[in-house]
Amino acid sequence: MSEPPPGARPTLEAVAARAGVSRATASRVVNGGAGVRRPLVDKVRRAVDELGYVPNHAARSLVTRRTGAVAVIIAEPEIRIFSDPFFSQQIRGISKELTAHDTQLVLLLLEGPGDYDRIARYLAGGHVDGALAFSLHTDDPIPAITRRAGIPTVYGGRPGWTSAADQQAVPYVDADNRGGAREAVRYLRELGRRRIAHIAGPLDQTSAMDRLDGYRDVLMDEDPALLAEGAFTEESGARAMAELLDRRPDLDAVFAANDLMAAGALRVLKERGRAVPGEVAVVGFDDMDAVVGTTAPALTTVQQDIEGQGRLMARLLLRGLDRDREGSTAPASVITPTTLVRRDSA
Amino acid sequence: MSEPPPGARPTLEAVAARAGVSRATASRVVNGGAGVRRPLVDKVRRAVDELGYVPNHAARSLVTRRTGAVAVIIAEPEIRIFSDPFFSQQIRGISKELTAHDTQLVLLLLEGPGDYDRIARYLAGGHVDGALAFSLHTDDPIPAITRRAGIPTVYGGRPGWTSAADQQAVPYVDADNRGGAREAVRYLRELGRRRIAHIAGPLDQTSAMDRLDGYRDVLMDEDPALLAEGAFTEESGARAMAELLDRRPDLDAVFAANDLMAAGALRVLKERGRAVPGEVAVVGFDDMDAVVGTTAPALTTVQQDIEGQGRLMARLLLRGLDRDREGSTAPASVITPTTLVRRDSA
DNA sequence: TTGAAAGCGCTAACAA
DNA sequence: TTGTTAGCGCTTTCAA
Repeated sequence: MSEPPPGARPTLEAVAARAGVSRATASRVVNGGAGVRRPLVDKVRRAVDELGYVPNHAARSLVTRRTGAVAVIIAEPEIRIFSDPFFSQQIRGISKELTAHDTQLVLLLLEGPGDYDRIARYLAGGHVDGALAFSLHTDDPIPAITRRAGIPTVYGGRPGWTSAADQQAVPYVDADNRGGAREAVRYLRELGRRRIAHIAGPLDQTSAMDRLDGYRDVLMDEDPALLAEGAFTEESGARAMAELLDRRPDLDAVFAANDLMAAGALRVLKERGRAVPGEVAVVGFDDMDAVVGTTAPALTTVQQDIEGQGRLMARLLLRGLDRDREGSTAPASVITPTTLVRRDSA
Repeated sequence: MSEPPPGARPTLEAVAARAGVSRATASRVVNGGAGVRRPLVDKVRRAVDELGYVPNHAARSLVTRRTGAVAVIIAEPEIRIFSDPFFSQQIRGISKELTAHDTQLVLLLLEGPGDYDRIARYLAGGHVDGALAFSLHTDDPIPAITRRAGIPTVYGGRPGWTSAADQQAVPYVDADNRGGAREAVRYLRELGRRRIAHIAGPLDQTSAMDRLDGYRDVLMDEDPALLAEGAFTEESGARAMAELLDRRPDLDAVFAANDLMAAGALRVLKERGRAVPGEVAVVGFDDMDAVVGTTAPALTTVQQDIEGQGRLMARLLLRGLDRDREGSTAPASVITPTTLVRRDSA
């Protein structure tokens, strides 16, 4: 029984030989050992250790028809989400969940429009078992592509499609943006505030739309002058706050659609000498450490579990894949809860 | 000749049958078509199109012993690099290059110390042909792991190992930090500045060390009071600037180790009423759009091509993989050039 | 230039 | 409970 040449990885055959069992039994042990008698399990395990055996992924994949990999699709315009802590947290959640299930994360960056072909080919090539995609654009081609390739896909953030063709129910994970916004505004009202302004996010994103809807749920008779649109940046929040103050100097509260814009609002409020929360109460959304930790006064905000959302996306997908084998139905969407975190700004 | 059941991907066998050739010939065509007569090539190509054939990756990988995937390893403490535009640009460069070579990017996030085992197992499992790793810590276990697994690896940023064991030459890509810093400081001196301060980055990172070295190359007799250490953040740059001003109110120039810190310095300078560049000239490093676009005055800085570095890392690795098959030597490291970009701050 | 045939390393019926 | 056997879909000698 000659040793294999160094550098060559040992095969299951080698393990079986060393343990004195058949390749099938060795395979069973490597895959959990169910239905194999104890002493044999131990023998095989020992052989695996001694040989440093690691299963050949390609061979396994060839027969199981499972790759053990999941694609994360990010559109180029979204490349900036890399610089958004929001995204990094989501990715981390995804990574954790996938890792826990021995599944790999294949990153697919769309550099330009022509890349959709590439992605389509890749997905059709059976390199991955499923896909995770983020904040799609209106009429994004991704859903059609994954559908055609037969790749189960879970979306991050409620898709905001307009075309009927893509309106089909797709599973997604999103925070309860509307409910969270409602809670924030209700809280401000309970505080006795009467002229509550809203700094909305870019209204072509569903998260911004949903938060605005939540605001309107509570303030049915909302005055248009109390509404300003920002771009989810500190700068745009400041600008929106200035506008609002000019239009309605008597406002006594602001609900910003995210923390960054709330921080911008806080800055302007301070510059204009308005006491927070004395004269104007401020509530944000997200509860991002990087922001709430630095504002003065500390920001009251609506918390959402971003990493948890990522984990959930992965879990939903993985569960769907398992069910797939059993020919069951697609997973439904999940809306994660939000919590109002009271600090000093309201 | 019955159609395959819908949903089942066509195999090479099916293509061959449809084209009326052997599987071997079909394979040749799919892989470039070298050594196959024209009419047959066309026939096979047509069959591929009609059937929508896409090669099965696992089967191919099993025989070629190539996975067509490369791992990008990121240590958890570095997870924040997601929020660093530096990283996102590098990743983009990597992604572009890999994509151009039909190679996939598998993202490996190290969540904790225990994960090194997982990574080791993964790399040893032959899931990827090579790896790309970023800014290693002192005595990082990654090099040993990749070496043991026999996975060719290229590093981003000059590794700063202290232990002799890891001192072996490993290929890396880095900007000419030292040279760039030298150029910046020389430029300030040519401007007639005599008391040139330096705001260094965290000195446990080689990029910060190298830039400091470049500064010292020019200012051999540097006064310790003119040196302050920051953390590559705007905030830390501001703090360092304040310190420096307190210690040496007469300084007339500052070279900051990155743009973010330069922005912080600019802010403090303005707060203290120092004219820039009149009284104090300021130079940064990186030339990050997000920063240089927003400072007033516009920031003079040392430009480096970050995306290009990423592309280079990937190219180096890919080239190394090809050479591997020919049993050639490992690729050498590459230092990318820097350029001083003159704007208004100096 | 083409085809026949032998595997790559593994899992999963099926038998024993 | 274990082993035997037949492929998974592809590339690659080797002959023709």
